[in-house]
Amino acid sequence: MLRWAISDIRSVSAGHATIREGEELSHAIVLLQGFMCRHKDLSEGRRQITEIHIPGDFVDLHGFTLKKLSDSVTTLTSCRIGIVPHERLLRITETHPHLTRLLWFTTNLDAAIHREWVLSLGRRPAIERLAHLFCELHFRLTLVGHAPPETPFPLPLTQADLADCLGLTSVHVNRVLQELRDSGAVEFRKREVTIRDLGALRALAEFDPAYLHPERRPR
Amino acid sequence: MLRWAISDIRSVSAGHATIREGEELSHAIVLLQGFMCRHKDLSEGRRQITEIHIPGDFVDLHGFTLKKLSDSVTTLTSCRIGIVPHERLLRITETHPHLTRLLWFTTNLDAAIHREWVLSLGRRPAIERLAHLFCELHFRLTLVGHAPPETPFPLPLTQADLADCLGLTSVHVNRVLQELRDSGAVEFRKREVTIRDLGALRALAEFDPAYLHPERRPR
DNA sequence: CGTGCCCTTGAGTACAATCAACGTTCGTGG
DNA sequence: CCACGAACGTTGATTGTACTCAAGGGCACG
Repeated sequence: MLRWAISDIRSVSAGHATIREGEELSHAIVLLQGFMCRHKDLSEGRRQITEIHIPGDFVDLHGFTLKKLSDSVTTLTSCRIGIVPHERLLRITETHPHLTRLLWFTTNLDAAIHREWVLSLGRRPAIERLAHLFCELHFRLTLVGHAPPETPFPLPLTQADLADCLGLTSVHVNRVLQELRDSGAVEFRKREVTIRDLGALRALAEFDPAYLHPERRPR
Repeated sequence: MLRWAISDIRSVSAGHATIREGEELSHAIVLLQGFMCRHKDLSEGRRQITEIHIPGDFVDLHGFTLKKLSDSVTTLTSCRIGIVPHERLLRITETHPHLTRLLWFTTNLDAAIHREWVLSLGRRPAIERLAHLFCELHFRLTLVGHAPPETPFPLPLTQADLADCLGLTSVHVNRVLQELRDSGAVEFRKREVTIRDLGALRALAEFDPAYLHPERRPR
C-alpha cells in the first residue's frame, strides 16, 4: 500500500541539500538507503541538526500538511529515496483512514524524538547528551534491522555533525568522546559506534526507549 | 464540528498535573482558558519544559496516535479544558478527511515549535533564547487574540519556569531578564511581558514567524 | 605526494552554574 | 489588622563546563 504511494525512486549523492528551508513542497520523501539529517541554520554559520534520519524514515512527511518547511534536509551519505506525491497522500487520507493514522503516527514519533532532544539540550551535560544520542540511534537502527546486536554499527557523522546535533563544538565533542571511550561504555571511531557496555551507556544517558514507541510500530 | 467532538468541559486548578508520563490515554484535551505546559523530568529534579500551551491548543493530540505520552502536562494557571474522547477522533478520521488533515496539521505545528526550541537550546545564547521565547509567545497569543498589540500581555510563568523552558537556572534567567530590560527591548515583571521595541527584540532573537505557519491556520 | 578534510591537543577565556544569603510580595490565620 | 510563612525574585562570590583560538597530525583521494 505504501509501496504504491511511491511514484519514483532516486539516488542522491552525499552532502546534497535535498530540501531547502521555505521551499514549496509537492511530494514527500522516504529514505530507503543511507543517512540524512534535518537542520536549521542561524547567522554566522551556527547550525543545529534537529533529527537524524535512517532508512525507513519519512524525512518530510510533516510537509504534507505544512507545505513549507522551516528546516532543511541534507544527505549525510549517498542515499536512495522514494518520492511520494502529496496528491497520493491526499488520496490516502480520503480513502484509507487506518493508513492515514499510521502516517500521522510517524510524524508524532518525530515530535517525540524532538522533545527528547529538547530535554537533552536543555538539561543533560555533554557526556550524557552524546550517550543518549548513541542510545537513540542504536535503538532505532535495531528496530529496522540496521544495527546487528553486539557489533559495531555505522553512523556516518563527523564529530562536527555530532556537535551540531548536540549544541556543542567539535573540539568539545572530541574530548567527551575520549571520556566515553575511557569509561568503557562506548566508542566512536571512523563513523562507527561500538557499544562496549549497553547497560552502562543507557544508565549514563538515563535512556528509556518508551518515547520511541516500539510497540506501536507497523511492519 | 470540533465543538461536537468535545464531550465535556472541566475546570482544573493551577499547578495540577493533568497528564502524567506513561499514562494510557483515552481522550485528548483542548485548552480553552488558561496556560499549561508540557515537560519531561530527569533525576535530581532536572526538568525541561518542552512546550507552553495557550488557549486554543490541543495539549495532547499526539496521544491519539501514540496512546502513551513520554512527557507530562501540567497547568500553570487555573484552566478550563475540553475533553475530546479518542473514540470521537477515530470517527472523525473515518468520515472527515479534511478535518483529519487539520488535526494532523496542528500536531505538525507542535513539532515545528519543538524544532525551533531545539535550535534555541543548541545554538542561541541565553539572551537570545529568552528574546525568542517572548517573540514566539507574543506571536502565538496574537494569533488567538490574547495579546493586544502594543500593550503588556500576561505570561504566567515564574523565572524558574522560564529557566525550565530555556535550559538555564532561575538565577541566570533573572540576570538576563535585567539585561533585556536595560537594552530597552522587552520587560518581564509580575508575569507580564511588555514589549518595548518589537523590531529590536525580533532582530536580537533572529525571530522569523514562518515556522508557526500563520497562513495555514484554520478559523 | 600533495591537498583537503577530519581529528587531536594545548592554552586561555567566558558564559552560565552553584552556593549562599537576603529582599519582596502575598496570602492566611491568629 | 498585624504576624508569619511560603514562594518568588535579587544579588554577590566562586566554580566549572564548554568555547575560542591556534597549531599540528593522520588519512584518503586525486
